[in-house]
Formats: sequence, structure tokens, C-alpha cells
Amino acid sequence: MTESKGLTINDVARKCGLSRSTVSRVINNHPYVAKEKKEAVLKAMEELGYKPNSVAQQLRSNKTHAIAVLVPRITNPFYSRLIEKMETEASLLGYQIIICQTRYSKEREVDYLDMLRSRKVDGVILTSIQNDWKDIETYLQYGPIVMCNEFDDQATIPSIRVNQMDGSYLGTKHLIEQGHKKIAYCKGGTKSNIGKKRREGFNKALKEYNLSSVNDVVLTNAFSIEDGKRIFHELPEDITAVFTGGDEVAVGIIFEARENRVKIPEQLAVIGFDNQVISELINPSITTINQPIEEVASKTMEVMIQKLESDKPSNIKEIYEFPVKLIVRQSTVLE
Amino acid sequence: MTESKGLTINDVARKCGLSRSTVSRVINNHPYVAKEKKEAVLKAMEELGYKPNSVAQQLRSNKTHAIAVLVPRITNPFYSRLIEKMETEASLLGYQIIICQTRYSKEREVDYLDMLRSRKVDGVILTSIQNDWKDIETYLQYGPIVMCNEFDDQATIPSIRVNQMDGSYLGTKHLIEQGHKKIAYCKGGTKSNIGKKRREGFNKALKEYNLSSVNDVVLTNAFSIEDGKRIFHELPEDITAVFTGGDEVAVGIIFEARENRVKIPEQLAVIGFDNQVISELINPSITTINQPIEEVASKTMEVMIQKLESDKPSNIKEIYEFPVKLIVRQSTVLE
DNA sequence: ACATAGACTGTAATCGATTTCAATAGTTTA
DNA sequence: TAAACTATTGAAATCGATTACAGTCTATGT
Repeated sequence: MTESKGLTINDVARKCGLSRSTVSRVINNHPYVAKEKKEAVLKAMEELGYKPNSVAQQLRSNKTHAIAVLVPRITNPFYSRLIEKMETEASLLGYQIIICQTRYSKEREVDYLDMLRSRKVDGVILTSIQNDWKDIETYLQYGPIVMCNEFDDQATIPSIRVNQMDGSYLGTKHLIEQGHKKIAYCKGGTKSNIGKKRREGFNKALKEYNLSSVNDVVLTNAFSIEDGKRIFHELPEDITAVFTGGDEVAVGIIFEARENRVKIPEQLAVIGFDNQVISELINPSITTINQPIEEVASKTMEVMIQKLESDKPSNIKEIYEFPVKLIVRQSTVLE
Repeated sequence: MTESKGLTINDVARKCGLSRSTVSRVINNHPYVAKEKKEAVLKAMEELGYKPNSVAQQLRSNKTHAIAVLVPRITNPFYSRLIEKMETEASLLGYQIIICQTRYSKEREVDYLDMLRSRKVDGVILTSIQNDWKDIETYLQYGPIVMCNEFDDQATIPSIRVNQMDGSYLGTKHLIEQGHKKIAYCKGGTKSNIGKKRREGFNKALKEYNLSSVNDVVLTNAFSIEDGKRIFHELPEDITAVFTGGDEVAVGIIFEARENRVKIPEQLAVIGFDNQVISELINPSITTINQPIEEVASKTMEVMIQKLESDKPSNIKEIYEFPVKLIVRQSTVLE
């Protein structure tokens, strides 16, 4: 077997009797290389099976062509869809993405941001925030940071997201139009801005129908299917509908309702968020809010790479907001 | 704002009036650095906010501490669970993982393997194979390759996987014990070795009960929920059970059965594979085969990093096979 | 008192590329 | 015919670290 460990540009230069500058010029397609020499170099590279050491190239160019993507957990379908599309786009444009799971930890978020400081990556995409903006801001001097999905009003960086307020507004309005007057509201628990906007939309719909005063049932820590199961049991008797804030929670509630012979939507209407695959498959299928995840992911990557390739300042606030759509299914409407 | 772009070890050396070797020694915790100088260096680093450029370190050490993980698609829950655990383990041991989606393309697989040649990563983990082993083998000279889940009998590298044959054997046996005699078999379509082993297990069970002759219904291209919906309509009349090879396919079949008022399991028993979250939530819940995904992922990362840190040869065949478990649910048993 | 080991520290080479600069040869223009 | 280009090449500096080597100084042993 050929022992081709650690072939360098010097080996190529030696093989074809030229200097390494010339070899480098051929690699980088520079003008002013005689045709015959160029061919000699290409032949030598071919024969040796040489490929440039990209770490050395990274050092010279001060570019890694790697982007860190921070997500809470990749098994959450919302985030894995974001990442799938981001990776596809990045790969097309010659970039790699490095997966970073914060698992909701401030420390891990900072550790991953430090990759910007140590130049392991050229940029960072945040899909959630654990630390205060002022702490994250200090990393801006090392490279661009772009926010996707999550955002912060004070942040002076690009933010690509959907209109969360509209989502919860449309969902809540739909519930009210189905005749519901007492609607429980589920929220996460982190000090997320998404949550804030969603709450605004919820309140806006209630206000429009003069229902604000009678609605004050808020369930917290609503993230997972398990949380949904728990929440089902925490619902007061007089509640007829639940805004869950996530399809997982909705699934949990529906599952537990089935176990307890509570009819959905007759006895309890449930609305999800995200339009995840499962929302269409479960019985009853779940009314939910669709977010154009792939578009958001594409745009995010586009903005990031544009920032990387034009050396413009990275602390400019740009907002790209995508529209959401209400998807009506069985969990909120009688047949 | 502090303009701390591009601080190098030289800046630190200058700041504390020492040579960069001494600074480097402090960074790397070498012995033989006078206590006072060490403190001076630490103070200078602290004050400047210096962090070593890891690309330079990578060049010197010829190690990137990055591992490429090739998966078909990250949105497939099986792969996202693998990746979640791998990333967690890698991160704990100081490694980053780079996500590579082959989307079942030979070319993309080769492109990603080339990251080993250009030293962008220290090692590659394959969770599926698109190319022939002899083509992949040539990359072994550039760094370790470890196979996880998928495998190849000729491959002389570590392989971490579950006992696929046992999985289909247990599942099929279970169906037979429920009284089924004509069982349809779904398979992917790629020349996967997993598929081969599964088929062996299926046949083994049939043979044990002398049912081999009456069973020859094979449905191909069974991967997704959509495939499951299609396959439901392709099933011959006399079939009473389906071995789907994947929970997605099972979900599709169940969904379509519901639409067509076919009772499961009374008129058709369905068995999945993977024990995905959805298999427990759908109605009827799906009997399936559980694979210890997290254990497989952990072991894979452990083996990879061990290979990276001990400079032992990478072309040694080691097999770690984990057991599977039958999970009986509603889709195969009458109440 | 002198050899020797131990504790430090700095100089310079090195990792593998890219790029500036200078040198040379061959053309073209004034 | 000299000046001014253009095309081509290589030597050497550079990116930002680590480390082999050599040198200095101090302490210990005989």
C-alpha cells in the first residue's frame, strides 16, 4: 500500500522540479504560470495523490470555513430540521457546520462561543439564548454572530425568525371562534423572547373578544411530551381549550386524554405549534401553526456567509421576519 | 470597545517581557517555569484577553480535534439520536463533531471523506455506506474510520452495531406466535448489509415454523411514512401481518389503514423497528424493536477517540454488537 | 573547590501552506 | 536603441503556535 501519509506541497515541488510557490500558484489558479509547468505540477499532484493541508491554508488565510450552530438539543425535530437545511446550504457554499448542543446551559453556550475566540470557526449561529445579550455581545469582536429563531431586542446583529406573535394570535383567535371562552396557556419557562411575543399574540386575541378578564390559567415548564402528560392533569375543570405552544406538549395532552377517556376536541380543544410531522399523524390530528423552517434556515445561512465573505462590520441589526400559517385539523374542530 | 482582533502569543510575550516560549510553556502547563514569571504570563493573558489560535495549534500538533459524522439525513430521528449522544460524548472529551449529510449520494460521501485527506478532521464515523468498501478503504491511510450501525463484512475497521438479525428474528417470531402465517416483508432498497441481516432473521423465524414456502411477498423502497402509505395499498389480500423494517413505514401503514377503515391489529398486524418516540404515541401504538442507540453512539465515540489518542494502526477489525429488544404494543396483539 | 545535576529561559527551527518581492527573459513602444 | 511592459519563476517572509537545543544560574555532593 502507498504510504502517502503527510504529503506536502514540498513533495510536489520536488517531484516536478519546481518551487513550491509555483505549485501553490497552480493550486490557486493564479495567472502567469507557463502552460507546460502547470501541467507538470498537475501531473505531479495527481501521481502523488496530493491534497493541500487545509489547516495550513486556514492559518494563512485566517478563515476556517466552519460555522458553529448552537441548538439546545438536536433531537428536537424543530432544531434538526433547521440544521438539516443549514448544513445543506453551507455545504453547497463550501462551509462545514459544527453542531453544538447547549442543553440549555449557560456555561456550555459560553464554551461554544469561545470557539470564535480561538478561531476554530468563522461565525456562530444562535438558535436559542441562555446568557444575557451583554455577555454574548463581547464575542462580536471575534466574528459574526447571527440569531435564528430566538432573538433579543437589544442585540445589534442580524435576526432571522418568524412572526411569533402572529402565530399565537391566529391560533387563539381560531379557538375563540370555535366558541371557547376559557383557554389555558402553556409556556416554557426560560426568559425567551419568543415566549414573550407569543404571549402578546395570545393576549391580543383575547382582548379583541373581550375575554382578557376571565383568562388567567397559565401552565409553566411546557416543553416535552412528558410535560404535556403532566399538564393534562393540572388543567382546571372549567377549561375547554389549551394553547400549548408546541406540538410535543399537545401530543402529550392528547395521549393522556385518550388514556383518561376525555374526548378531543369535544371536551377539550388542543392547539399545537410548529406543524411537526407527528401533528398530522396522531389521532386526532393536531391543529397547529406552521413555521417555514427551511426558509428561515436558508436565509440564516445566506446572511451568515454573506457576512463572512464581505468584510463588512458584523454589528448591524437586520431583521428578517417570515410569516406563519394556521393549519386547522381535528384537535380543535368538531366533525 | 477594546480592539482585540488577532491577539497572538507575541503580544502576550511583549506585554510581560518574556519570550514566547515561556508563554507557550505556561499555556501548556509545562514544568520548569518560575512561579513569578508564570503569574506574570497569566496576568498578561488575562489582561489582554488572549486565547491561543487553535488553527496554529492544529498545524503544529497535526490534530484538529474534529470528527466528521456522516449520516444520510439528520432529520431522521434514528440519526439525530445517534448524533445527539455522539456530540455530547465528543464535547466532554474535547472534540467537535462536523455534521455531514450524504443524502444517500456516493459523491457527497466521497467529498466528505476527503476532509480526512485534507486534514480538516482527525477521523470519520460512517453511519451508512454509499460507496463500495474498496473505495472507502483508500481513505484509511489518512486517519481512522469507524462504522456505526451500518457495516461491511470485508471492512477492516471497528464496527459498532446492534444485532440486526436478532431484531427481525424476534419480531417475526412474535408475529408467527400471534397466529400469522402470511407475512409481508418490507425492505429499503440500497445494498445495505443491515437489510441483509434483517432478511436472514426473518427467514430464520419462518424456517423454524415451516412457513418459508408460503412467504414471498416483499415490498421495496420502504423508508418513509409516505412509503408506508403507498405500501398499504400494495399489500395482497391474503396478508395478515407486515414486517416493516422501520417505525416510519409502520406509521404510514397505520395511518392509511385508519383512513381506509382497516382495523389494526385485527385485520392487519404491523411491526416496526427502532422504537421511535412516535411508535408509542400513535393509536394503535406500534410493536417494535428497540435498539440501544445511545449506547451504540457512546461506544462509537469512545472507540474513535481511543484510536485517535493512541497512535495504534487503524485497520483493525473489532466488532461491538449490542442486543435488541422486542417491545410489544397494540399493533400486533388483540386486547 | 569542582564536578554535576536541576531549574529556568530564550533562540531558532518547524508545521504546510500563501504571497510579496526581486530577478530574469522576452516584447513592445517611443 | 533605450525605456517600459509583460510573463514567469523562485527566495524568503509570514500566519501563530510548539519544541529541540543550548546556555545560564543555582544548589548539591564529594
